[in-house]
This record gives sequence, C-alpha cells and structure tokens, in this order.
Amino acid sequence: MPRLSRPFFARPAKIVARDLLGCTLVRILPSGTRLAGMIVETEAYVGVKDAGCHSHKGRRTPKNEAMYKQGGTFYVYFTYGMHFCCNVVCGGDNEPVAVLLRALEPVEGVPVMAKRRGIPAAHPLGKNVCDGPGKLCQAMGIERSDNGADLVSGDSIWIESRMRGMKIPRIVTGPRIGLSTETVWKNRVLRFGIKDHRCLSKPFPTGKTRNKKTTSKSRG
DNA sequence: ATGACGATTTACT
DNA sequence: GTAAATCGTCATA
Repeated sequence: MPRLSRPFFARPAKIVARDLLGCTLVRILPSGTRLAGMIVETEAYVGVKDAGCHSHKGRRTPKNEAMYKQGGTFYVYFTYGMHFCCNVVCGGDNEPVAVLLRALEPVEGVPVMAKRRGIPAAHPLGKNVCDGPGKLCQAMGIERSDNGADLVSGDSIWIESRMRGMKIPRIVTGPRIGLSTETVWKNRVLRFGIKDHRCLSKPFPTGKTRNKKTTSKSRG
C-alpha cells in the first residue's frame, strides 16, 4: 500500500489518531528484514494546553525537540529506565502535538518480532507481541536513533494506508493510560482503538459513559 | 552534584 | 492486586 504523505500528518492529533487505526507501520531492520504491524490503538497528545503532554505549557528540551518538527516526524523517547515509546508528530512546524502508538497487530516478520520480545513464539492470535507502547518498540527495534526520523521520506520506517477494501474500523474510545496528572486532561477522551481487537494494550471502558449521575449503589 | 520521576512491563502474592 | 526493575532527563541547589 502507498505510504501516508505529509498532508495526512499535518492535521490535528485527534483526527490523525483515529485515521491511523488500520494503517500499517513498516520497519526495515538494518539487516534488510521487513517488519510490519497494523495500528490498532493510539492516543492523542494535543499540545501546550494538554497537561498530559510533554510539550505542556510550551516545554521544550532536547528530549522532546522532535515534537516541534513538522507533521510526519517520528518522536521516540526512553522511559522507566528500560522502555521506548514512539509517536507520530502531527500538525505543522513548531506545533508540538503528537499521537502515541500504543498497540499493533503483528503482520510481517512475526517470528522475528517474537524473538526480539524474548518469547519463543508468537501467540497464535498475535497477542503479547506488540500490545503495548514499550512492547511494540521492542518488537520492531525502535530506539533512540529513530527519534526525529521522517516517516514521509525516510527508508527505515514509515506508515502505509489502510488496505484497499478494508472496512472502516469500528472505533472505541477512553481516557489515556498512565497519566499521573490529576486534571481534566486525565479523563479526556483521547485514546482510540479498533473495537474488540485482540491486540489492544488494555481493556477500554465498557458501556455508556455519558451518565455521570451513577451512584455508588448502582454500580454492580 | 543530587534527587525525583516517568505516555511501562513483568513477575510474584 | 502489588512491587521491582532500571536510567536518562530535568529541576533545584
């Protein structure tokens, strides 16, 4: 499938986060091996106003510098002393918004990915290979040197559009995972996933969330 | 120079 | 469910 081009990324993170579902992240290892996984879960980080975002209040350091580049840039960071997480920068130049890739369904090079993950073989349904932001980076060999890469023009990592004929995925939503900040931003609906997919990192909230007046007694 | 902490994962009770 | 693993980055001094 054709790669996503600049205009796809040069849009608001919330839109890109939804539209990335069903697209394919492609990785060419130094050995030439091609790995690929379908994006099944994302989170939007919407910039300087977003208390959960690395660029909150215009914060700009060597670590998050890639967020300030043009849409289509890859932003990779290291966390908890042992994991990488990867993001797709969105919007325009100097507009620090991004989409975190949280889970993939492994598609090509699955045995290689499983080995990179330290498991003997992939689960038959692809579980436990790329179903988490740290896991997918480990599986696909995404690390420090990929920070700042251009997904539009680079030759080691890019994203391809949904397969022709693919049904528009049913999307489920929820609050983002792992945020410590106790603000409205912690509860904002900025996490997106393909409904009922086997490779989601964590369950999404079930049922209707719009009735706020649920009492403690009525919770079953 | 020092200390706190993190957009996580894993193993263990 | 809880806790450990593990270290680069950034704010403070």
